[in-house]
Amino acid sequence: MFGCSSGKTDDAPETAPRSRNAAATRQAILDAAKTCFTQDGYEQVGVRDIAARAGVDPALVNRYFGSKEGLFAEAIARKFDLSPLLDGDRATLGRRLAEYVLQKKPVGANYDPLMALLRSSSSEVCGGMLRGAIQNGFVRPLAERLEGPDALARAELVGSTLLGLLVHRSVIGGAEEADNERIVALMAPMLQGFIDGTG
Amino acid sequence: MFGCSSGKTDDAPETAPRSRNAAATRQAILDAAKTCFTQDGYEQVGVRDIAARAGVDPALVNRYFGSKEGLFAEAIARKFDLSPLLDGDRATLGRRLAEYVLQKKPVGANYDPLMALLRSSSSEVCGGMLRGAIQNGFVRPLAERLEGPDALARAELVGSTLLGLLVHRSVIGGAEEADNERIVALMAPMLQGFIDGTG
Amino acid sequence: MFGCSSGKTDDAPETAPRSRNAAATRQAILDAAKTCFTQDGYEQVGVRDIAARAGVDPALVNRYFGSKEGLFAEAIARKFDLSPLLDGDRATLGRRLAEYVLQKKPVGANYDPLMALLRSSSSEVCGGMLRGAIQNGFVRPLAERLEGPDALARAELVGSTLLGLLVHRSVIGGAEEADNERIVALMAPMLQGFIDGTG
Amino acid sequence: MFGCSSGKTDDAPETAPRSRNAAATRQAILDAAKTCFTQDGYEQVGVRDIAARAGVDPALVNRYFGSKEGLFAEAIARKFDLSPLLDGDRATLGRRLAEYVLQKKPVGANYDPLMALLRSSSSEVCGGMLRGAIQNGFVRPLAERLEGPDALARAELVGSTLLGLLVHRSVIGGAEEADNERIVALMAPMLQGFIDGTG
DNA sequence: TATGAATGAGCATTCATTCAT
DNA sequence: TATGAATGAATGCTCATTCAT
Repeated sequence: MFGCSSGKTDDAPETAPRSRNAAATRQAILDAAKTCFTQDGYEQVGVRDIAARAGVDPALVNRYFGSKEGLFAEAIARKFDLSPLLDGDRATLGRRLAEYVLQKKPVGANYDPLMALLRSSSSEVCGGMLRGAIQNGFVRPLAERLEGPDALARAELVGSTLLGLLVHRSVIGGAEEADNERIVALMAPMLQGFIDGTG
Repeated sequence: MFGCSSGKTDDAPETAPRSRNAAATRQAILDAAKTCFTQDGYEQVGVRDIAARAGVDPALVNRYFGSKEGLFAEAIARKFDLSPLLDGDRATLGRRLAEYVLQKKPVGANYDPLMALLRSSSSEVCGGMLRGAIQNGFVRPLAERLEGPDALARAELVGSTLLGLLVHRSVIGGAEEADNERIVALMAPMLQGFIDGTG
Repeated sequence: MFGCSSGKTDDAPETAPRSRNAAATRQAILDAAKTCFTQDGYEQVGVRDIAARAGVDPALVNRYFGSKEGLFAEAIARKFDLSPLLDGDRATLGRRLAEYVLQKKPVGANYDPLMALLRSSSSEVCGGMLRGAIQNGFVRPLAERLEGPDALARAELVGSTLLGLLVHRSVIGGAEEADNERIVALMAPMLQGFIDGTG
Repeated sequence: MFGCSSGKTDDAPETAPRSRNAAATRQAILDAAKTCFTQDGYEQVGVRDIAARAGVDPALVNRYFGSKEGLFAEAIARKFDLSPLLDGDRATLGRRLAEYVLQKKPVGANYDPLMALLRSSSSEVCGGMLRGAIQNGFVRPLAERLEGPDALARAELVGSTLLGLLVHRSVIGGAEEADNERIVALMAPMLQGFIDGTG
């Protein structure tokens, strides 16, 4: 393995000397982990990669987080919470959500918890964390805000549709901005339909 | 690693003694690869697993396909084609597609190319293949059948929505059959809307 | 590693807040080391275990004793002295010795130097210490008390026989108390024979 | 870690080119394991040491024996059988046993299963194997040959006494040949006493 | 053509120890 | 004096792949 992702070896911050500072080291590992997991997913990232990106010794990862699994939980899964996104005008929520997953941040953006979770979905070890994170961090909070019948099922459909858009963005392709606009325009009413229960 | 997936070790076809028959060996590897990649995804499957399921020596995988990557390309990505699914009554295509990704049993007994692709999507090495496969095997054939403006974008939305449903099924949770019915009912009109261009 | 031995984590003395008291800290480490080495042997015990049991930082072990090896030497090997056991009625010494190694409870609550030495005997680093400790702390004092020819050889035989019993107790098996009585009865005359020179 | 034991790095056989021969490779690993485990015990020996001594790649150790533990079981524990030693004239068995453990073979002799077991006794992972090996490979066969009461207890005493002599030889010291003779002379009657039931 | 033995780089994790504070 | 952060080598083990037969 080399660096954290393809060729991205030297864009690591590594700015400050930050030595002998536990909190800073911990945070550096956490930041590196967020980036790496977002870009490559749980299985593809090695503890060594994360440590290298954080500029620390690989052993410190285990010292601070117990294991790679624990680090993933702390960096991504445990604090996964998209509910802030849900607050605000209910009538435009569909569009806001579509924009969120299609936002123009480059695919390899530093930290996108949804993307990290998705890219780690093939990992056996993250299975439970994943399910819990998405349910607790998105589906449930959304369902609580929905009115009408089948609130949970509709919330799950919103979630899965967004995951699909995410796959679209990350895998199917880097559409240009113009396309994004169009896609948002097409997608927003569908999502809004689920949200309003009129879908 | 243990066999290919949970307990499915001995239900491998292994039809004939098929020794010293290059074509049959090749096909056996291909079949085993389809099953394994579908069930566990690219990274989770070992060359040994595939070879064991095919009843051949692991070295033959490399002999015939150059590498694990080459095998994936040949077994899944290169011949990925969902266009048969698109033929038939256009008016009910949305529902048929929703049913396809939500059905409990995959289309072939052990082989679901869409699932295989999705489960392998976190692999760096399969990234390129994925894009091409889904574009050429689903999005483009669908777009050709669509009328009205934005045909390609609408086809992409159908594709990404289906991928989202697939993630829903495989990761977020094993909904019960009853739920599936409801989800199909909710999802079908949305997909049909994209298809008809009335979204 | 988990504490020092099976479940015994919290029965550590940890008598006083004892902070900033070099002598007390030193002694706490020493006590913890005796217990840990007795229970698990040199290799199985980590510096961290000892430090945790003593309630101090692992680095202090090195600070005070130079190394894990130095700590073992000071805690166990250098002050190994079983001569008190040898005082008393010579005629019943054989039985007393057999009882000593076969008793269920070690002589000190958590500290049995003979057991500590034995459990550490597989360690390359303790080899030399062991030889010296047993010779100087048991064999020689015993030989000085023996009369007749071959005093040293007879003392060595007593020593090695006791070590054998110890292995019996710790490795071969947990005999029940009843068995212990029988074994003491069988073993005592043999040892007494070596002691009296009538073997 | 360096080689297998102190300085013994280059006395590895490594004579034949023995490449691409599974049986020979397996045996080479087995032989190396016997030597290493005998000299240093289970915990002290690394898979890499054994592989280096056998002149093979470390991965082959796992290929052939599954794990280090499996290798120990196959090399030492599973075929531990001292019963051949027990056949022959019962009247001189005590002396033969004493001679066996005190035999003039150098301490680091290539393979001594009893010594290997003893040196591995501190390992948590070998605990069960050890107990079983000594019970099944020595104590039980001996007990079956004994007459009179307490046959099993007496056999166990013989076993533990021999283990004590082994510790004597390996730890307490390399006595000279003359000493050995004397020790055998002193020990033999004791052992014979247990054997005959007159102890 | 097919086999399976061998390879070597890779993995997460643990350790005693050292060094800056 | 004491702390605890950092270190780096070592651990058992797995992997896709290659090579000799």
